[in-house]
Amino acid sequence: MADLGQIESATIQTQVYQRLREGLFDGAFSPGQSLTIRNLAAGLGTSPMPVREALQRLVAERALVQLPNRTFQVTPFTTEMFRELTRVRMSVEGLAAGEAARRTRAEDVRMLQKLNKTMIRGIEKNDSDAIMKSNFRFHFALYELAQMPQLMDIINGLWLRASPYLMNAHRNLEDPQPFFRAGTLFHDRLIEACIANDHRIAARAMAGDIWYSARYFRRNMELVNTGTAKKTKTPKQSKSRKD
Amino acid sequence: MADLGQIESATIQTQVYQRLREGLFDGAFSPGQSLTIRNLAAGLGTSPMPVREALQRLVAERALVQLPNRTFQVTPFTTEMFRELTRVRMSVEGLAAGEAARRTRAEDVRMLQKLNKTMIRGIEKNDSDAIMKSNFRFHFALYELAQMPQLMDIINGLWLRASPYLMNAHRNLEDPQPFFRAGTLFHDRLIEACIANDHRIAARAMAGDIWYSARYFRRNMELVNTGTAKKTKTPKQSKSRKD
DNA sequence: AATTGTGATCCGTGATCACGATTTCACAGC
DNA sequence: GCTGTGAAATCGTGATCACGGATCACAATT
Repeated sequence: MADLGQIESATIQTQVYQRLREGLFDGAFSPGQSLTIRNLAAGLGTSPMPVREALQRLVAERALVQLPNRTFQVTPFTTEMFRELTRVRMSVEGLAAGEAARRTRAEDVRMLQKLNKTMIRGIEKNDSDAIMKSNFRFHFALYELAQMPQLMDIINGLWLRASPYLMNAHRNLEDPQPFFRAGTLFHDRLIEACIANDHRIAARAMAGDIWYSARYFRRNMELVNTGTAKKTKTPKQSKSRKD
Repeated sequence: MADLGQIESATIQTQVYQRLREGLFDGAFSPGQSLTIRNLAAGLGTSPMPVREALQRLVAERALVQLPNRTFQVTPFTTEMFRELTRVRMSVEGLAAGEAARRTRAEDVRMLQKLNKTMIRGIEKNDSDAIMKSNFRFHFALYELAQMPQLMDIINGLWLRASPYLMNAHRNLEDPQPFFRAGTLFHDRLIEACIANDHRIAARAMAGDIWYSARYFRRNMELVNTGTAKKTKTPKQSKSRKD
């Protein structure tokens, strides 16, 4: 029997989920922004049903939250949450980097070097979106080497939660170049650790990368939670506070 | 304004989710067991809709999987998966234990000691279910001390995935006493580390606890995947293989 | 006797509708 | 000018139904 490849029929629900996920990763939504089923369904040209399920899936992944009012919104960002997230990322992604370093082969090193070069080129062109995308690619290519799908899953969730904040914060940086350049230096150390197959150094370098970028943002936390609405009608952030 | 607590109106969907989650934690389902929306809905006395959403939420948490046939089943257990899970747990729960040790106060120590004593009492009575439940309580009471909700979330997911396997495996042990007793010894070391507020020792003891129990089960992996059906009609595992 | 085609049955998906709760806004009362 | 009331709009939830795909049993065929 000839191998014709697989037929894949993506459900609408999955497609909606993917789109929303991309939007979160790309910073198309801001932390705290509220989403409604009907508006999204209208915008995507489907019935509310698949949208409903996609939103609930994102809630399960903690990318969205559902208030007691049962409204959906992008998980708001708080300072404490960011500190904890950083802490967890240093540990979890450090583990992934260490395991990746153990398994790195020559061709993997070349790939990582190429990805880091792409990031440097983005810095020279001062294209923030391209930089962040290549940074993303570098990290996940590295984690992929660890061949730990469950760990990968956790990391995916961590990035998904952090992205709406980070993406919007980066856009508000006036001079992001030194910040990003420091990232590429950590990446160089990571690559060296992979060449030496030294998991301890790799884990330490990864933790350093995360720590450095976190320290930077902890000082500029107010950069965030600015733009609110984008796809649904403006929630028009009320100043009154529940009590 | 006095704090009167919250009014909570649980949706049916949430109730279904909770019930299924408890069932997974208690080992009421076996890895690989398949679940259907309509059967569960009939059993719970609701319409298929809330069940559908509860199942999809569990899929998002990787407690269930959805095959290309779009059938739901409890995430099957494989040896590689178990090894990776153990690895991740040692790191993540080690971090939680370390942070908990940093924050432990005198009253917390008393609580942990009491929980461990409850577990020892269960061992003396040879009540496996009670032992596992008190082991669960001890671990999560400790993690709670770390005050890291996101880390807690990850750990919850890890336990949720491991429970269907572990619960059913434990029930098939002929002489579980020495196994469980070793666990209480690690717990003693954890408590000592908490008294000393030594996060390094705590993390190491937690990793040891996980590693020891994992080593035990890696040798008896065949204990698992025995009972298949329980709530839905028997899937009647076909021997024919797709090609 | 082994295999293939066929029909019945079951399952997940998605659309539609009804219901209850919440929010919003305008207007009347203090 | 502020508060409270009430109507209208909007939202999430859950029930029901139709549809396509998958599975299984049985019968016809090779």
